[in-house]
Amino acid sequence: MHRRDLPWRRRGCSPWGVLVSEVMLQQTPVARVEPVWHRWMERWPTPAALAGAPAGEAVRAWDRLGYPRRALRLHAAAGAVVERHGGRVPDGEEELRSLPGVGAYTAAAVAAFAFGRRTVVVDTNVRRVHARAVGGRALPAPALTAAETALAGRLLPADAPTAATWSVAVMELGALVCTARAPRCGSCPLVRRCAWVAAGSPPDDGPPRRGQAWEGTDRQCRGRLLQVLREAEGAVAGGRLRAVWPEELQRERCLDGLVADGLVEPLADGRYALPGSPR
DNA sequence: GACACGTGGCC
DNA sequence: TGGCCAAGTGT
Repeated sequence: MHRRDLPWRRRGCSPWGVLVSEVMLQQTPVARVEPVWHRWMERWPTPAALAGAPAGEAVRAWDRLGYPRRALRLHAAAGAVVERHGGRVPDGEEELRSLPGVGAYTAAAVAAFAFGRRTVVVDTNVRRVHARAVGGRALPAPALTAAETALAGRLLPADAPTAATWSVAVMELGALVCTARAPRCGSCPLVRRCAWVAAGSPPDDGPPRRGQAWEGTDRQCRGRLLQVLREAEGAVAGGRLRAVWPEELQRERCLDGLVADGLVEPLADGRYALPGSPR
C-alpha cells in the first residue's frame, strides 16, 4: 500500500487543520483541495482567526472548490468552536457533529484522525471497498445504510490508534486502488479475498445512476454569479451579474437563493457583495 | 428518502 | 466527447 503524504495527515497538523481538510474534501478531489488548504491555514491558522474574519472572505478564499456553502458553514463552525469550546476543536463525535457543516462522516473522521479516537469512519471509499471485498458487488447502494455502518464497525480494530490507521488505509485503498472506474485489482492486497473478484467482477446491478444535469441549471447560474462576486474587489453592480446570465427570471431566483443562503449581500444602493467584505 | 448543492478532470 | 465521479451535509 502507498500512503500519500498529505499535509493534513502529518503528525504536527492541528485538529483545526484536519477539520478544514475534511470539510474541503467533501465531494472534492484531493488535488484541488491541497493548494487551497495551504493558503487557508496560513491565513487562518486557528478557529479564532477565521471567526474574526468576515464570512465573505471565507467564501472568496474558498476559490473554486465548489459548494461554497461549505465555506460559510466552516466559518460558522469556527465561531461555534470559539463560543462553545474556548477556541479548541472538540474531540468528541457528538460535539463535532453539532458544528455547522459537520455530519456523521466528518465528525468521525476528525475524532479519529485528529485525536486518535476509535470511531467508525464511513465515506464513499470505505463503502465501495466493503461493497466489493465483502458484499461481492461492484458498487454500494446509492445511500448509506445502517448495515454498512454496522459492517464497518465490526471490521474496525479494537485498539483506538490502530483503528484510525485502519480507516485511513481503507480510504486510501478506495481512493487509489479500489476506484469506482477501472479498479487496479492487480495491485490490490485484497484480491485473493475479494468477494467481488471471486464472483468474476460482475457489473453493477443497482438502479442506473442519474447524472447531475448542469447546462442551464440553477447550480450553473449560481456558480457564475458567485464567481463574479469572488473575483471582484468589493461590491458589483447588477449589470455585471446580468452579463454572465442574461435569463432574468432564473438569474433573479438564483440571486435570491444566494442571498437567502447568506452567500451574497444585497446593498442599499442596489449593488451586491460577498457578506461582510470590504466595500 | 429524495433533492439541491459547484467544479473540473478523466477514460 | 461527454457522462461519470470526487474524503457529504442539510432540508
